[in-house]
Amino acid sequence: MATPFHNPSCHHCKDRFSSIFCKAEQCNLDQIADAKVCSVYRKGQVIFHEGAYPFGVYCVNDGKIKLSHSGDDGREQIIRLVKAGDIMGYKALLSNERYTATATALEDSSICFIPKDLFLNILQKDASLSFEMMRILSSELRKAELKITHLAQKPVRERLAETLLFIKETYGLEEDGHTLSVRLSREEIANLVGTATESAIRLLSEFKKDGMIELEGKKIRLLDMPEIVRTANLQE
Amino acid sequence: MATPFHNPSCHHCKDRFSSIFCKAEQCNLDQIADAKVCSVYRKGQVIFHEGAYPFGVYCVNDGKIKLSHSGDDGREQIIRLVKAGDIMGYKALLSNERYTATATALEDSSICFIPKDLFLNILQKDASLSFEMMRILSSELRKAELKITHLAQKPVRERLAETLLFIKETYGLEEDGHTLSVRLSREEIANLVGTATESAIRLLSEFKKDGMIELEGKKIRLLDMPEIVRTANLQE
DNA sequence: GCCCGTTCCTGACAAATATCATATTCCCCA
DNA sequence: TGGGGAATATGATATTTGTCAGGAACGGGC
Repeated sequence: MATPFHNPSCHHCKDRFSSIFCKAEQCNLDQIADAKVCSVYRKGQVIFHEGAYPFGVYCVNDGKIKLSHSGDDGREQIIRLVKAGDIMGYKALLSNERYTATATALEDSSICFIPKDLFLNILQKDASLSFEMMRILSSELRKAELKITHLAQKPVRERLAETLLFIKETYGLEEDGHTLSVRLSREEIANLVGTATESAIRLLSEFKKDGMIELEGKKIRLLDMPEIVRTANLQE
Repeated sequence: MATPFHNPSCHHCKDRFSSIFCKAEQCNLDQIADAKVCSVYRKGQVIFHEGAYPFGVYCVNDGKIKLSHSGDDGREQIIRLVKAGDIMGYKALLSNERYTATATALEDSSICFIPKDLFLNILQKDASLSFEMMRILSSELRKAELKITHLAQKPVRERLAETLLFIKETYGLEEDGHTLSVRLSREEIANLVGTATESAIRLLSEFKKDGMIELEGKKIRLLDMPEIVRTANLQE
């Protein structure tokens, strides 16, 4: 499946200042650098499966990953978009349960794996790391609760606009300053918004007709940011 | 507003074995017991407001509290139901932001307040407490993500049944073994489900007609649990 | 380059849900 | 113990959103 390769050093990782591990003490970082295994996953490959038992946490060295629930009727709900420097799989590890989401690479990605015991061990010893962990969890929880409110109260149109902004915040734009730098299928966008694929397609067409965005295959260019923000109707 | 009264001792708190603080080291528990202030809030009183800055965490000694977002159009979305032994307000404290939810007493409640500095301080020193904190956060996050999926994918009918089960899990039943031991308005139930009040009322009537529940004012009796579970259509 | 399966798109329709209107009941308290 | 405001209930209707169907465009592999 995944292809292991020569481990990139944590000390030179381009995300060492933004990832959670920037808070870890040096000696602990050394231990992690020694023990971790880095692998390359191709676009579409699954990193871990909903229902499986976790054996460690994953830290994204490079790439983009989606975390998704598979709903009762098989429809997927995308829960989180993961980028370089982010960790994933920590929730299952901390609550000592099975994965509740499946992680799938949105593009070719290199991902480091840190064994469970080591991670938990360091978490016990390193107060500032564990504090950072709590900060991340709190912030994810805050975002999730906001999403619940919006899902319950906002129409699809607003949620789609909000989702476009969210994708931009997460993965940023290409050099042209307009194009979202990730390629998602219409279905994936719908599963992020929480609506039917056809609805997402229809509304994207409307956004395009209104001049807010430009579509070219899976490329989405945000042309009229103020209007997108207005459409998202965010007050908070 | 709230009425302070003679502090109940943490060491005799009826929830000392189930609350997060059961994991705290004894010396830290002593410190908390010394510093905390316990107050009584009447039904309907607000413990803290969305948008305010947190000065500590609250630990519920006795009572029932709802945590809710106020959506853009003013409609409330209930995010969590809090019971004795639970803590609240930790998210804002840990991520160092303002409260994103308002806490309102659902019935007369006695609630202890633990000052920010002390709590954060102890969290730094007490690895098992902070691990427990992470466990709680992870579990809340898991629940929130499941709720997102259900909001996006399940019809109101199923979500209402699920909500009834959730209320039962949280607050339990009265001695008769059937009546939910919390009184919520129809509007509050709707705001928990994430639907219009009228829809919630209508569906509750249907559930009653189908013999699943019995309604008597704000009392809700769960008569046919298997059928409620079936209606909730939970697979996970 | 061409084929075939997949994704994308659009229209028509159906279903779910919200909204509005209006009784009716409850319950607080003067 | 009534009276009044709020909560509950229910019907009618509008709106939103999902579902189904069919065609167009795309893209990867040979």
